Amino acid sequence: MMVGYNPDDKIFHAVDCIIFGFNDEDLKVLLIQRDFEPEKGKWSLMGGFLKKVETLDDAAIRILNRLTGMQNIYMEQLYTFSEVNRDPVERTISTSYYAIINIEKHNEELIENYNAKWFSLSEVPNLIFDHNDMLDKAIKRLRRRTSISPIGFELLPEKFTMRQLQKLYETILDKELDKRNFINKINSMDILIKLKEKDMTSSTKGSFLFQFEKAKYDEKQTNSFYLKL
Amino acid sequence: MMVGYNPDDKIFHAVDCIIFGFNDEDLKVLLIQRDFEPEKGKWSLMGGFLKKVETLDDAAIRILNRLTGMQNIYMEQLYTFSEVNRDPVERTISTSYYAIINIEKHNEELIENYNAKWFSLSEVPNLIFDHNDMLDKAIKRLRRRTSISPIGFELLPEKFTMRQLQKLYETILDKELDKRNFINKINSMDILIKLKEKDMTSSTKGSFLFQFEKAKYDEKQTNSFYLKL
DNA sequence: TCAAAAGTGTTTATAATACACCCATGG
DNA sequence: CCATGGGTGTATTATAAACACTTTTGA
Repeated sequence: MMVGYNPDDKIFHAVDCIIFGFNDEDLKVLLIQRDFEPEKGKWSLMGGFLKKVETLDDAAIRILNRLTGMQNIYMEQLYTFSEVNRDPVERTISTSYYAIINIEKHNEELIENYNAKWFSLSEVPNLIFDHNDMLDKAIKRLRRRTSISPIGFELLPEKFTMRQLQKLYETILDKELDKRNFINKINSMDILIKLKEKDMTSSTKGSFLFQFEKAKYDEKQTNSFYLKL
Repeated sequence: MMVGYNPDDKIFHAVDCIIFGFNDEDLKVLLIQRDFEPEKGKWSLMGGFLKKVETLDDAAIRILNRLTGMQNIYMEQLYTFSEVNRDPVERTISTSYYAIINIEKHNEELIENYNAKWFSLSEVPNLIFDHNDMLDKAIKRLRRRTSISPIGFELLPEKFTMRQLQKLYETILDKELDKRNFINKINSMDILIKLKEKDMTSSTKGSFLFQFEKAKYDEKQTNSFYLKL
């Protein structure tokens, strides 16, 4: 036996996913009602144990997929929670990931199987363990990310109007934005293609649809946006 | 046995510390040369196993203290690394933490016991496992933090000159800064007290010493500095 | 014809950057 | 008396914020 590798120190490792969704109205988070112990009947984040031969990223993807049926979703590791008694059954550390998905695109059936439900951020109930802390951290991170890089298009349909995009930003940042300033800012980023089609559902006049130019977007993603002084 | 808690999935969990130091000259990182297996003789970050009854934060503090003798150090959790074969001996996940300390203040003796050495960032050798990745991530995070909040005073003596502070920022950001703009910016933050003493070692004229007003600093720390749009 | 949402530019304020000279002192 | 690092302020530019009216068309 190698020095330091003491089998008594082996512990469980879980992954919990904060799944954000958006539906033209509200920023929501997907929670499941547990039909298993511990804390059966209570609400929690969707999670699972890390397998012996699996990375955390893979586990997060697996867990998200199991609940939503979705693939190729933007996910990001958030933080690892390690309070000794956070899980009352066995010592378990949990790494949280957050994802942002389009609420329309998930698999309804799977969600029902898991007793899952979308909650507006203002209506989130008490969650098990430290899941409320995880959610708080995820919201903060999402806001920061949104302010500094053009994340969030995952939350919109492929073609969208400027007002939808603005609404999304306003919802994430929890703050009203000026219509003209917003458009100027987005245009200056030069990541959208203006289509000739209009969406006629929201007004009599109709509003132009935009699409998202992936190549340019990816450029922006890799650059650093802050780093001033 | 509770569903999901499969003892086969239990694994080791380690903590690795990226310890930054500064000595008027250079930003450095403290590495140890391993006199134990695996990878004996190679350089690595200082690390250790998480104990069964201990949080990650506590483990990070314990590990830092063991190597430097220091306490009450600013540390921050960075990221959790989980490649399946990152540790060739046993499946081990590692959470990295970074600390910034004053190079003068550590315990020389302890450092010698661990075959530890300070390396300039440009001279860091190949490290074991994924420790170079950890270091890269830490450097990025440190730069970002430095740009947006007045971190880094931990790296200076209690009383310091403006030029020392500027040098520190220049070193961390790897970028030259304008003397006057720097002073204006720092003054606008209103977190320093100008002392009547001068430091006479660096020039014939001498330069005023400053001290750091903790209360105001803490205020700034908790505010969010970015979040634009 | 009017209600409801879309679209569009300019002005002002704030923040970041660029820039050059005099000062004090020990050797 | 001069070499060395210390100290200081203003003008310019870039970015962010504030702000109001006209257009379209289905009901």
